[in-house]
Amino acid sequence: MGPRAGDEERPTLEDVAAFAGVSRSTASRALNDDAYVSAAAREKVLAAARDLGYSPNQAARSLVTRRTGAVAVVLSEPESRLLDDPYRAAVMRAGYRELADVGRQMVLIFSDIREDLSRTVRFLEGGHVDGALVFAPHRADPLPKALRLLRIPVVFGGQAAGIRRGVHVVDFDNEGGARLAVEHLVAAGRRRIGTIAGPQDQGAPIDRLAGWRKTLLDAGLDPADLAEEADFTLSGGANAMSALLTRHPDLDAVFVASDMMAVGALRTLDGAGRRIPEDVAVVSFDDNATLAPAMDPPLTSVHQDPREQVHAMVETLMQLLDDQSLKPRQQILPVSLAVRASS
Amino acid sequence: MGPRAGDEERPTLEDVAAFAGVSRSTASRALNDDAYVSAAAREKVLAAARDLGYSPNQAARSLVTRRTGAVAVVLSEPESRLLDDPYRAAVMRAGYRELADVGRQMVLIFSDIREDLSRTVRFLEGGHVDGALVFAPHRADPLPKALRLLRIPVVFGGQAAGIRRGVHVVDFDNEGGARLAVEHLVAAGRRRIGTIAGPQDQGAPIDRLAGWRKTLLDAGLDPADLAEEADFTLSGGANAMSALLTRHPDLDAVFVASDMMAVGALRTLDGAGRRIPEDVAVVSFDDNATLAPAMDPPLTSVHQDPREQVHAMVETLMQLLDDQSLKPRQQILPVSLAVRASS
DNA sequence: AGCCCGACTGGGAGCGCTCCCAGGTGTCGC
DNA sequence: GCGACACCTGGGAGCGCTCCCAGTCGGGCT
Repeated sequence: MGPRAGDEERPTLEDVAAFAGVSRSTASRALNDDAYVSAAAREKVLAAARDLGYSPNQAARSLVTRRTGAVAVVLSEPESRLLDDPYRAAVMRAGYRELADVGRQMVLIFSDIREDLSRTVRFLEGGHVDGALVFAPHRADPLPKALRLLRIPVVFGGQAAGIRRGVHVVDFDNEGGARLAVEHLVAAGRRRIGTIAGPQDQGAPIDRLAGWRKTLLDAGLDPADLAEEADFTLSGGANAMSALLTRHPDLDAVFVASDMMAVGALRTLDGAGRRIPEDVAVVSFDDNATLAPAMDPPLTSVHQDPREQVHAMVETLMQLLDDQSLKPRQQILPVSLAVRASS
Repeated sequence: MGPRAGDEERPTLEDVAAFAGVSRSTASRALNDDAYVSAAAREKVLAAARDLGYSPNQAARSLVTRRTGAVAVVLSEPESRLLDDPYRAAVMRAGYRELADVGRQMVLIFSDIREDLSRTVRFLEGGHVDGALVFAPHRADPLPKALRLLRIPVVFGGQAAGIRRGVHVVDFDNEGGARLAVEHLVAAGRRRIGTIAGPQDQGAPIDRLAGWRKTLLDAGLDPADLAEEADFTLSGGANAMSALLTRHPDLDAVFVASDMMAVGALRTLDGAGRRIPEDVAVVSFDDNATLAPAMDPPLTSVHQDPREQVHAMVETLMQLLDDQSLKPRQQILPVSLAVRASS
C-alpha cells in the first residue's frame, strides 16, 4: 500500500481483462454474454469481475451504445399533488414494475407547468433516458408540443389534449366508461342523474363529461344544469356535491368522474341525510383498488387498470426503441363497470 | 439533402464550435460558463447552440467528470406498499423537491427484499448516480451492509437497524417523541395506556415502543401486556386495537406508532362504542399533514417533518460529494407534539 | 526596449466502453 | 489435401465530452 495506493479506484474492464489474462475485447464479450467466447475464457472473466468487484461504467457504455437503459416517466403535475391522486400513484408504481420487468430503470419526472419547462426538456434530451412515458398533460401544457420536437421516443398516457396526430397514445375509453355508468343508472330507474366532472382542461375528464351528457340525451333525459366541475380532490368532490344538491334537491343519482371525488361526495350526501343508494345512487370512475371497495357503501365504479395502460405504453415504447419509424397509433383500452352497493 | 442526410443526427459540441467558428474547447468553456472566454466568443457559441438545438451528451460528460447529476432515493420496500404508506410518499416528494433545489435529478429505487439485491447494488454502482439516500431498511435487510461496500456516498434516513457506526444517518428522535406522547397522556390523568407498535424489525418502531415503555415505568405505571404489534397499515391498526380492547376493556388511552394505524384504531374504537377522547384518548406518530388533522376527531400526533429530514440528508450528501472523507455522523432531529381533539 | 503576467484560444489526450476488422485455430466437405 | 467456414481472440478506432498544456496577444511594469 503505497501512498497513492488508490484502492478506491474502481476497476475497469481493462483491469478485469488483465486479471483474467485475456484481452479487453474478450472480457467485454464474456460480460455481455456474446456468443464466440470460449467457456474457459468466460469463466475466468466472470471470476475476475467478481473478485475485483467490477461493475461496468454506464456512462462509457452508453456513450458508445447510445442506450442508457433508463426510461423517464413524466407526470405533468407538481410533485405535491402526488399524494392526493391515487391514480397517479398507481401509474407510478405500475411504471416502476413494468419497466423493471423489461430491464429498464424508471426515472421519475414531475413537470410542473409553473416551473421551467426547459429543465424537463433538457433532461430528456440530455441522453439520460432512452425514451419517455408522458402522462395526461393539461390542455394548456406546452409539454406535448415541446416533446414532439424531442429526438427520443415518447408514448403518451391519456390524450395529450390538443394533439391527436403524430403521437403514440394509450388511453382508456373514457367516454365509453361514462356511458356504461350512466346506462347502468338509467336501467336502475334513475331519472335525475347529475355528474361531478373533473377539470375540463384535461382529456379524460372532458371525455367522461361528454359520455355522461350524450347518454342522458340518448335516454331522453335533460342534462341541463346537472353538471358540476371539480378538481379531482376529495374536498372538491364534497363541495361540488353540495352545490349539486342545493340546485337539485331531487337528485336521485350522480356520476362522479373519480373515486377520490366520490369519497367527498359520499361524505356530503351522508351529511345531508341522503341514504345511499336508496335516495341517491353513486357511480364513480377509476375503481381504485384500495379506495372503491373500502368505502361505505362500497362504490360502483368504472374499472380501469393503470397497470394495463402502462404495460401497453411500455410495450409500444420498446417497439419504438427497436424501430423509430413505427407509425404513430392510438390505443384505446376498454373499461368495465364494477357494480357494488352504492348504486 | 443527400441520401444520407442524417438530419436526425444530434449535433455535438464539435458541430456547435464549427458553426460558431471557434474551437471545441472554447465552445465547451462558453457552455459551462467558465471564465476566460471573450464576450464575443461566448455570444457566438450560445447562439450556435440555440440554432442547432444542441444539448450536451450526458454520457460523454459524466464519463470524464465522473458526475452524473443524479441521486438515488432508495426505498427499502416493494413499490406496492407506497400507496399505503403516506410517510414514504411524503419522503419521495420531499426527495424530489430537495434534490431539484440543488440541481440534482432524483432516481427512485424500490429495493424489495424479496427481489434480487444485486440489481439494486449493480445500479448504484454502475455510475448512474452520484450518491444515494437510503430509507429505513428492515433489520433483516441486507441492503445496508451491501451498501457499506459501495463506492458511492450514502446517507441513511432512519436508523439502519443493526448498523450504527460508520454510516451517515439522519433520524428523528423516535424515543423522545413517544415519551412526549405518553407524558402528555399521563399528565391528562390517563392510567391504562396501551400502545399499537409498528413492525419490530425496523428501527423507528422499536424506538417508539421503547419510549412508551420507559415513560410508563418512569410514571410508575405497568406496561405489561398493553402493547400490540401491527404493520403500519390501516387494517393492521384496527385489528391491533380490537385485540387490545378485548384484553383490556378498561383501557383509557392508546399511543399508536403511526397515523395510518391510528385511523384504523379510531374506526375500531368507534365501532366498539368508545368516545374519543372521553373514554379513550388517542395519540399517534407522524402528524401527517393530510391525515392527522382530517380525522374525526383530529388526531393528537407526534410531529415529524419528512421534508426536514430529507433536507438534512441532501445537505449531508452534498458535503460528502465534496469531501468523501467527511466523518460519519448521526443527526437526530427533534420532534414535537401537535395536540388536537383526540386526547 | 524588454519583460511579465493575465486574458484568451486551440489542440491533444484520455475517460471506459463497444464495435469492427484482421487474424489464428480447428473441423468439415469435396 | 485444401479451401470454406465456423469459432474464438486481440488490437485499433472512436463515441462526445472535459481538462491540461502550450501557445498568442496586448498592456503595464521596470
